[in-house]
Amino acid sequence: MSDLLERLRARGWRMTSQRRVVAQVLDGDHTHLTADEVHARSARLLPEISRATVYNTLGELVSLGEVIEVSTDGRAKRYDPNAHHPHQHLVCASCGMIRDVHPTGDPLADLPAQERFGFTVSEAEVTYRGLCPACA
Amino acid sequence: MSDLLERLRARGWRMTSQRRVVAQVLDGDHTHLTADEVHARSARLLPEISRATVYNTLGELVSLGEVIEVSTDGRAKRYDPNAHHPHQHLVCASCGMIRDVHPTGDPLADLPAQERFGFTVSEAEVTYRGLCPACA
DNA sequence: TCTTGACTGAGACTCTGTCCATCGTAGGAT
DNA sequence: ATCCTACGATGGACAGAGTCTCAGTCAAGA
Repeated sequence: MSDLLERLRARGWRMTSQRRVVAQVLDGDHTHLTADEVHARSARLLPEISRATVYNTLGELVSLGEVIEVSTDGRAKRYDPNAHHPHQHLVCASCGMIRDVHPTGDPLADLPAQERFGFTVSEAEVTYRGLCPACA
Repeated sequence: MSDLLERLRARGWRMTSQRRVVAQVLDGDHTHLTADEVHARSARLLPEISRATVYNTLGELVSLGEVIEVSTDGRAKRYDPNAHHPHQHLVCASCGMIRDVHPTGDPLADLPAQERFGFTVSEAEVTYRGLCPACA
């Protein structure tokens, strides 16, 4: 993640203080922040940063593949900086907490051709739901 | 689905024209409508039906277990009336279309105990993503 | 240093969903 | 068949998340 700024620069993107701050916030915390939380934390470092800029930057990071967008509950999307290690998510149905998990097996292999209906299937996302120790 | 009205009545629920219309809309179409689409289609049959009523009724159907709420993209929730047959979803990354699919294997079995972090895991939801024939 | 166009800020706007006070009516009671 | 009343419907206000617009700014190449 620390060389993210280099990768952005290599793509011809301008290196602004706002982008640096957003990258720093994501880099320092792996708790799947919402866009609004990213904005709040960024604003501590750079008070005048705007919501639009945070949304733009997050969108850029997602399309660059540096960050994964997770929407587990139909509410706010969350941003997962752990994009370089494939993993799935375990979500607490009560408090919404998310943990990264690494199941065995490949769900893509479980979808036979006749169940693909002509789709070009590229990805399988597994969300485990349950209660975390604190909520159980 | 056609005896949904009977099941609702058995629970002591009032049978209103609005509820009948919402059930009819869901019954007639298995394309995973959004709440707003359900409202639009209901309004064709019963022009004065309100958004709040559609949301309320959908919520009731979900808690009754007649309909499954699916949020695949962090935007609008979609409502899947095929609640009585366990299945997963295949989503087109371009147009958002959803198909029900029936993969082999059990993703819950793929999550070893040491990857559960004390959670009581009750459910695994798999979302396959790709491009549908029309968008490929 | 100058120039330029990509980036930012501010806020209005859209979309999705919820809440609330008030009105209407389904269905049991008579 | 008619009446009652609690449950459900209405519609408008509200809230949260995200997008868009456009004027102004500034990073980085010339």
